[in-house]
Amino acid sequence: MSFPNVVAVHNLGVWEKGMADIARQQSILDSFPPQALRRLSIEEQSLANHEALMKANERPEWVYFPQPGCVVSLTRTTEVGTTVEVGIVGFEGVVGIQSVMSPGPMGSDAVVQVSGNASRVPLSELRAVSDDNATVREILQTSCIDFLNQVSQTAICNRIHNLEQRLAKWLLGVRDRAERDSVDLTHDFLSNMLGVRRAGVTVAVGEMELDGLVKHDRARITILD
Amino acid sequence: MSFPNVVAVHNLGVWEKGMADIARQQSILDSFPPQALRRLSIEEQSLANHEALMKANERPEWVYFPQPGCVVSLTRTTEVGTTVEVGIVGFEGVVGIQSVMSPGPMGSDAVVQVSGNASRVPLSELRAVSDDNATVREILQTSCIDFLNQVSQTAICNRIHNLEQRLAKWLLGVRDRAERDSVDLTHDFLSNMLGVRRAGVTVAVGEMELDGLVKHDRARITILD
DNA sequence: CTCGCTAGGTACCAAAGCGTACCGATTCTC
DNA sequence: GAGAATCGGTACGCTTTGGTACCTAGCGAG
Repeated sequence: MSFPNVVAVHNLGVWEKGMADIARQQSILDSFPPQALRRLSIEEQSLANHEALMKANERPEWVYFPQPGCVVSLTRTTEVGTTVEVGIVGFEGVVGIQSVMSPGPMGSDAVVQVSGNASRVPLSELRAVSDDNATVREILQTSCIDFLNQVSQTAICNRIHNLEQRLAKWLLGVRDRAERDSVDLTHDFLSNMLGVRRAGVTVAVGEMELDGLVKHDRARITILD
Repeated sequence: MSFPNVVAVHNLGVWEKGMADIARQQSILDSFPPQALRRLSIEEQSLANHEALMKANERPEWVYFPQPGCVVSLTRTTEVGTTVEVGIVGFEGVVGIQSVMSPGPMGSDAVVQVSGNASRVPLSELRAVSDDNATVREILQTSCIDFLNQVSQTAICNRIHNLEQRLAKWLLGVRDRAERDSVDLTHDFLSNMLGVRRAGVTVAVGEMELDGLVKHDRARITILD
């Protein structure tokens, strides 16, 4: 299971690999070998909207494997307090992979974007298993690089795409992982994720609505196309 | 040895961890245990300016450990042909770490930014050693996360910082790794790295020069402050 | 020395986005 | 049901940046 890319998106010039071709969408935890799973105290968690799972500059106690439908955002806060999203993680990834791979603190915050369930594993346990199970390690390392590629793409989009394009890309990324076309979020929240003004989001959503790409009610956006 | 961050930069609101506190600057290859080094066919290479070391969507044959003074840029090209830098690697990192960690192809191009020497190791060898030497693995994984954090920072800067701030950050990043205050590059080249117009770079450099932060001759910029 | 190429300085207009503000509409709370 | 809080629509002026273009200075080749 690899990270999103490719699949033409409207006429906006935004591309992202589709997840449509992925036969069965499940947490990567499910692809761990049984003997590895036995060594992990996996705990089911219900994650609420906007719940903070991890904080930048701290080391988390657990890492989370979102189940299909649950989406988590990784954000970074600047010196002046602005918060911007750098990447999102759904069932295809691991929230806290940074801490599994490296002994340092997290470089970003992790916030629940779309509520849902996740499996949670103590960080230390996963690190131990990753250390002596090559299969698990390969899966985690690959997941890490997939995320790195995602963040790289975000860096570029932030540079050369306009607001409407970035909004479209963001919505599709969430849609693929949330597995539904409606997401509950306010323009204000979106503006924080995209790092723009709230009013700018309102205008961009309005334009996309005129184009028939989305529709929206109060605090909800539905993707049509 | 950890990745750049923190250290106030002029009055531009740009921060980056300083490398000034790093006692001895050397390739991370030098921190590998001897028994690991013996298993690697390390080859010294002289890297020329603008040399392409790796291409996106391909799997490299070697990975490179730049020696102090040598700097490599990782860039990504968009669907419309625009090339933008997502991160830089110097003596503190590994060019091609993505391919060591994951079996997939590179997500970016690698281009020599400041010529110099680098040690080069066959990818397959390094993967093998990383697989059964925990120390090497830890070093590489940490280096990978450091790079991920760098790219995350790039994503944010691309969103909320203006051209002059991004230019300052870029110059400092290169300076730290190149270990000299003068770098040979044209405004045109810089504009590709930063993903802006060449004329925009000219103006930004001019303003920084007025502020006494840099000076420049033809195809060269010197950092003063 | 001259031609030609490359680097860089400058300018003008248009588009995108920001800061700010105001106000209406919906929802929540008591 | 009334007041408060939240959400979102809209507007205006300003800054940054992009697109484009033209011109000059330095450098190298013949």
